[in-house]
Amino acid sequence: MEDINRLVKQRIEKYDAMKTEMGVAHFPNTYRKDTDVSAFTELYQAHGHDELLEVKTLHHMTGRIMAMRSFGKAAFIHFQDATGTLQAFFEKAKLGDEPYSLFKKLDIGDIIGLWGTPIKTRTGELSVYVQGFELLTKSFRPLPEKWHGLKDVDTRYRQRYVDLMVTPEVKQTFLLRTRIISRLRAYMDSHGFIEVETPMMQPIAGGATAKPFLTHHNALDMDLYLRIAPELYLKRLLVGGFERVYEINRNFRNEGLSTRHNPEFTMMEFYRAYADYTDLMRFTEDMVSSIARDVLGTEVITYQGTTIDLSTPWKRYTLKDATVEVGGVPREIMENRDKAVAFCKERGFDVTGSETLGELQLVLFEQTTEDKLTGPVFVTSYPTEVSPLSRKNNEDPSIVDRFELFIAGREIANAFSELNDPFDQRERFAGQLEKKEGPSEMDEDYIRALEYGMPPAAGEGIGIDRLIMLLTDSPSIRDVILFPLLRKGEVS
RNA sequence: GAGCCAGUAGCUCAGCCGGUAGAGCAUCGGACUUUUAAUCCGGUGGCCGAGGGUUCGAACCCCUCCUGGCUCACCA
Repeated sequence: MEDINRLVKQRIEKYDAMKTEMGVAHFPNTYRKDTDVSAFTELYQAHGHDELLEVKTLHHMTGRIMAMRSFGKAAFIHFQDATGTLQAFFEKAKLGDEPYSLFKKLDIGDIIGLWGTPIKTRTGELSVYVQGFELLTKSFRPLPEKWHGLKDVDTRYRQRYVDLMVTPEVKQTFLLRTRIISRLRAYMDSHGFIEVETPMMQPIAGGATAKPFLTHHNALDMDLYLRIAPELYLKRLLVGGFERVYEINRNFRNEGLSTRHNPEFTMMEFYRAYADYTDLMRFTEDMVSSIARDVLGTEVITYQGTTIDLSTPWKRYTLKDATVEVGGVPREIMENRDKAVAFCKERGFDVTGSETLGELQLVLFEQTTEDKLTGPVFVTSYPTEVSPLSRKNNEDPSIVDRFELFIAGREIANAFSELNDPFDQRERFAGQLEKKEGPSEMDEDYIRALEYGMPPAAGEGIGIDRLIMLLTDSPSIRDVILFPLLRKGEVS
């Protein structure tokens, strides 16, 4: 506490005085509660004033003082535990002179243990009629104002603990996050998938095209990358004989930050043998809509003012059709390389002119169509050149058996029938190396694994943070990550 | 990485055309035994993000930097 201001100093002095003059214990850890706020509320909410007068059960509770309204010889406080907020009534006549004067010295933010019986106040608010209390943890820093709360975004992210204390919606969002992920796991488990963990530190950062973070292992004197995707390891597990695997964990990408990008983000990847990408479309729509139903109680959600209906089945478009019908790009431009180049340059899209038709189609789709896909919509038939790990389509080898899922104009999932031909895979890796896209080294071991034989399979990655943004109506990815990455900065 | 916007008391915010810093809440003291942003009376509290410049004089104008937000780029 270098920046001790007068409010902090005041509280330190007050605490010292309480310990020396009033016999208050120093950060005690012996108090035990027997009732949570939510349990207390459930137990007594429905009962009337007179009924509660008959209740003699003493409830031991804990919480942080969030508000105090004090009169001469009585006072009300609101205190908060993990399950909710409750009012408590302190009375000098009940507590005695000394305990009451100790109570008067408590501050907003202090954590106390208290015991008492239920009462309904004159205004009908369920409260604890306090018989006794104990200061458990002194709070030395003042909490933000009760009415406006904590608004400063910088402080909210840097001092999330304060944000969580005083902003109920934030707490709610993160509780929802936990519930969504827990439902997701339950869904996967009940469909025969096993959860696995694969390396976060990888000698070759494969499975996606993104800049990796570099780190170093001293004892082995070996450079390692933080993974950008678990994909190649999960598929090795299909080779090994697991037929349904998934992993929910962090990926790290050394790219820019935005409302949709945090350098470390959570992704679920799963792989299913003897299935193709069309199976995964059905699987995905059922999974997401059922999680929405379980967690939010509805399949119709509102994201930033837009209503989105998640009920199945979801619309499907080829990339070309979507770009023509939703993006308004003339079909002949999507089908002719030279026209596409001219069109892109005219619109100021970032192209060099040496791109293939497939690469241009992706540019056109991303520039004109993506953010218009309120969805949910599956976009299929991606060009082969932009999909190095996907299986080629049987009828048309220029496209792959792949889809991306768009909701609210954002990519939520990416899935494809897996490429399991080791010779084709080697060629695609070689092509990437030549263009200096993706890893700087061929993952020979992955190709060797394919040479042993990987069953036909489909795999998918779902951006968990983005899914949670959607289901919690959060505008920024930082609102669904407890401690988003920020520059080193002084905390006020 | 680029552009735009913001940073004033613990918190939320005012502060006009450059004239020496304000409110509410919190805090401290006093009154008050059923309040709900309790009320009433009185007080304390500021490196105006940091550094430089212009000026008789800067929270305000100019420059640099720091931090954050939004948009764009790379990416999911």
